[in-house]
Amino acid sequence: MAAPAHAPPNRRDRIRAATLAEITRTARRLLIEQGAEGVSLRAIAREMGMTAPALYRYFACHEDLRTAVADQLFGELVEALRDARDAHRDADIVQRGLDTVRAFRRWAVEHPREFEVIFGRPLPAAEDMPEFDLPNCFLFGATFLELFAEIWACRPFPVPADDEIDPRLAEQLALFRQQNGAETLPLGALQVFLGMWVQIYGLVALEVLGHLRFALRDVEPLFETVLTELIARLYAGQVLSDTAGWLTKP
Amino acid sequence: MAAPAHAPPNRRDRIRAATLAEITRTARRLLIEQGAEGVSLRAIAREMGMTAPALYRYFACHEDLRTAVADQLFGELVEALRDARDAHRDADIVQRGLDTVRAFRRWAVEHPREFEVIFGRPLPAAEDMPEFDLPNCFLFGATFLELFAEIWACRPFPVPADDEIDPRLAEQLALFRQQNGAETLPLGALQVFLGMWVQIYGLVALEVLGHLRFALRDVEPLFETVLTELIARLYAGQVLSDTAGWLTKP
DNA sequence: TCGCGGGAGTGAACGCCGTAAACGCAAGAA
DNA sequence: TTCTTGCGTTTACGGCGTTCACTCCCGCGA
Repeated sequence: MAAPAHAPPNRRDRIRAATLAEITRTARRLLIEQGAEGVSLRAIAREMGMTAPALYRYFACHEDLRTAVADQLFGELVEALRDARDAHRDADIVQRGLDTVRAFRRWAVEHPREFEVIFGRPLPAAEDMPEFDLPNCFLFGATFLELFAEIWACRPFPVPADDEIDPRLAEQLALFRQQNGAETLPLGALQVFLGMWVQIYGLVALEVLGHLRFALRDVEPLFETVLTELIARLYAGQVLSDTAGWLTKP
Repeated sequence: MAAPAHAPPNRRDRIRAATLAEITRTARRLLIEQGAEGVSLRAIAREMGMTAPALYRYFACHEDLRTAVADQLFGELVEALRDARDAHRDADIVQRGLDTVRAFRRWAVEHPREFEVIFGRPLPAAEDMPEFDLPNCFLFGATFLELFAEIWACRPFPVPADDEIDPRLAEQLALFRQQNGAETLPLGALQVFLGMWVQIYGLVALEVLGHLRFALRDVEPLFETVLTELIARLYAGQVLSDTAGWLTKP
């Protein structure tokens, strides 16, 4: 049995943790070098100088290992996002939001195989929530939601009133708001949030998965245009002195 | 050698074509029943009462077979889209466009595994265009572009002027327009087209791949809201008598 | 200090998989 | 009729996920 969580880790436990980290690290390397197909138990074990059945001491099956790798990738992505968000702590919060969104695209473009593993296939969650197997996946969503809430707090923008929202949508948004402790945000803001996320994800996924090559070779200008439109729509009518400055890239 | 294309097909050729169709049909059934992993050469052959190496008379490798299946799926999707578009030939073109977009979402929701094969993984095209291996993929894009051009022709909407578009984007849009024989459309309309496609694809992909479950269980009301916003943005300021009617679902 | 329980790792084995090569067979072409 | 050619089989190779029986040795309790 493993030691209780509050006890100091055994030597055994430390070795186990190190091996576990080496497994996911090796899997991640194989993912980059050979794509998702190359991440096989035997290949990982081979790279580590072990045999495949040994990995079953650490993961119940291949799928569990892949889930762990996916969560690790979510963790790296979250880290990249937070780095971008906190790179200019004293900048305007909208500017920091744009930096974060740009960091999302950059990470995706620079890590297409990782992006595919994370966003290109269905999330495992059947009935129960995926937060148990993919804690960093939730952190990812939380990062963007936090940022959005902060923007709303510092620079509120017009959003649809509750009774302008489709009741079937409003009901779900209310539940979502409650589950995420985002009571400061009106339902309309959550609707705007989802709409923005849809656009950003859609554009980045299309680019990385090659589904915009039929029209564009360099998606970056379209991405910047979309960002401009998003900001313009948020603050339609509100001509703020530094609105233009937000859109200058660092 | 196969008979020349203009000659009547041999008996041999007919049998070959039938077997080829049975292969992709069986592969498609396995895809539905067991997911992408279940589409193995051996499983297909087993289902057909053959042995796996026989399939190499029809496909050079497993990957080629999967590409053929993907193109078949694109074909089915295109058919569904055209059926929806032509269901009410005498209706307003905007209404027909909405019907088509709704059919896209419906097909995706009802065929999640097929959707994943088509849109959830990178397109094979490396350098040369994928139109050779995936003719129906191009038909898919063409269907939406045609529809968009028709909407533009019947009910033009304001679009950014050429000099308001990022030059790096405008250059690519001009090339795209030329390659697709869409000279009737201004560059700004193509930019709007891509922006709309990004939003529709993004929302549908997020829904089908389960990446909206963190917030919504039923995405349909958000989808309808997004459609409403798209139309409202297109025809901002133009209060047409039947605008409201467009958004009533059939 | 000793003994032992149990976790870590191995080797062999099973049944999948994609793929290659050699072969048999039947049908169309000469 | 004979010959060619295309279709399908058999056999085989290496790789895969997974199971099971087994060994080894670390670290804990007596």
